[in-house]
Amino acid sequence: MSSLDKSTHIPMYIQIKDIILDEIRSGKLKPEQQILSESNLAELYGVNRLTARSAITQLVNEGFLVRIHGRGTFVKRPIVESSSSYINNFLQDMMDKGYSVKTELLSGTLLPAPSQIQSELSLQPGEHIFCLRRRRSVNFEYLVVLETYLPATLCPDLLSKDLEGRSLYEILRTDYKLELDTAQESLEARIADSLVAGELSQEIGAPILFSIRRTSLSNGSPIEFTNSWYRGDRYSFEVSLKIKQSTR
Amino acid sequence: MSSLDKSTHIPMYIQIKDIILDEIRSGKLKPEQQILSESNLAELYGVNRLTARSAITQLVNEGFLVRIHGRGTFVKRPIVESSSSYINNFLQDMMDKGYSVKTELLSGTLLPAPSQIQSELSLQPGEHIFCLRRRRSVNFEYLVVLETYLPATLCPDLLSKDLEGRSLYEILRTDYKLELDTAQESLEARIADSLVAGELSQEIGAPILFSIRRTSLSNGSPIEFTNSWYRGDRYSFEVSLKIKQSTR
DNA sequence: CAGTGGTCTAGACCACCTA
DNA sequence: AGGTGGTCTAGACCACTGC
Repeated sequence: MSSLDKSTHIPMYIQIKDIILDEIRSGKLKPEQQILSESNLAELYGVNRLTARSAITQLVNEGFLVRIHGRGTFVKRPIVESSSSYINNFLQDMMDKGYSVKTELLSGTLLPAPSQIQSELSLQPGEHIFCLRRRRSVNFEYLVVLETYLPATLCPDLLSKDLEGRSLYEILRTDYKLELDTAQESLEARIADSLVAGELSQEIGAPILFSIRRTSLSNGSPIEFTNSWYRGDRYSFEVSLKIKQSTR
Repeated sequence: MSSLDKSTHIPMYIQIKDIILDEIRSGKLKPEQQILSESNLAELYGVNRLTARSAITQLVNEGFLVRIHGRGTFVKRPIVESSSSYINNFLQDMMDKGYSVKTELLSGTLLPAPSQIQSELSLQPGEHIFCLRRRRSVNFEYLVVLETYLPATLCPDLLSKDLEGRSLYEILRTDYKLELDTAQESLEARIADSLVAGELSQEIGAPILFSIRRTSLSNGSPIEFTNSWYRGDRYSFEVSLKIKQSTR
């Protein structure tokens, strides 16, 4: 029984990976259960062992399977949402959960980069940047104020885009072909000052989760830099971490 | 010139990976620079192209290289510390930076698991847990209070270990052969209440970064659960994230 | 001992990019 | 057209685990 489609251009190891993933998600393969061996899998789908092996390797890297040398390959017990430190699309996530989400553009300006931003984004002296201040509400409550800096050369006419209706990342990807890849985020606890308290309709002294996010393209060049102030009582940040092993 | 050691049992692709990594770290290979092609690398070290390719694959997964189909493989511009969402060993990191670090055991108790902890750690009814309350100081200032829960069956006699002198993760790995693998951490901003304020020598109302961390073994079974209260003005949490692509 | 995953070879064809 | 990475095959030997 080879349910692989050799006519399409989807690689066979991806097709096998997707089949196994479906079996995990549907519950046909249960946590802790051993899956077919690499050789059996190869035989079943009529491919080379290495091809079956790459399918498994993908699923191991994504945290769905565990290999144990000499024993076999097993379905990993799921953790939370089995996501593995991916940035979640905020709007999508919230809307998926059935919340109403609104983004307001408080201000959008084009200005010469101040020196701190200039070095953060590896800009030439005199280069211009966009500074966007946005506010997001979920279920008609203010949740977060975002202050974003972007190099103007990479996204000309940004201010003419629908910044309230579309996700910024989606605009960058679709309209400017900018493939965002990785981000560094730093988080700390702060107390609301009068500016932030006003913007989030909070008391001065309320807990605020303050975040700085630096995003890069796949070649590593910085593309965006965002400061965020989240209401501490309405937002928590979730992250998956891999424990660092003493490398050999 | 094949500087590979075929006598050792270290796989060749790991040796090649380490050579390339050294060249990146030493600056012999600079950011944005193209590295040798897979075929050239294979020829240089006298191995098959697939072997050279696995070395590269590792470095791509760890974020040091970028492959571009049809163009070549390039050194990625480094981000912060080029770590890729690994848990850093807190004590080691701080001591590496030259800070004095002290851990105090405020209390260590063995008790039947309350129902919330029981479900967090997937325990049988009636199973016992250790509860450790620890306080860490850096440069003679209180930084964080940690409240950790562990299944007693997995680490008997834990309370007799040197919990103030050794890292908990190191004890679990060395003395109990527990290989921690992944963690889920959630972070939020809070305000110090009187208990936490007292333990951290802060004012009531001071900003606190509150964290819940759930750690699992490589097969996914939960092993540890820790609540932490960090001084907001002295601690920020850094994380690397991968942007989620619209999968095909 | 048989079965598993871990590594490696020598080929092959393809898709993509630059020229 | 020539070089690059992306996929795949049919073998092979090894190291580890369990019985």
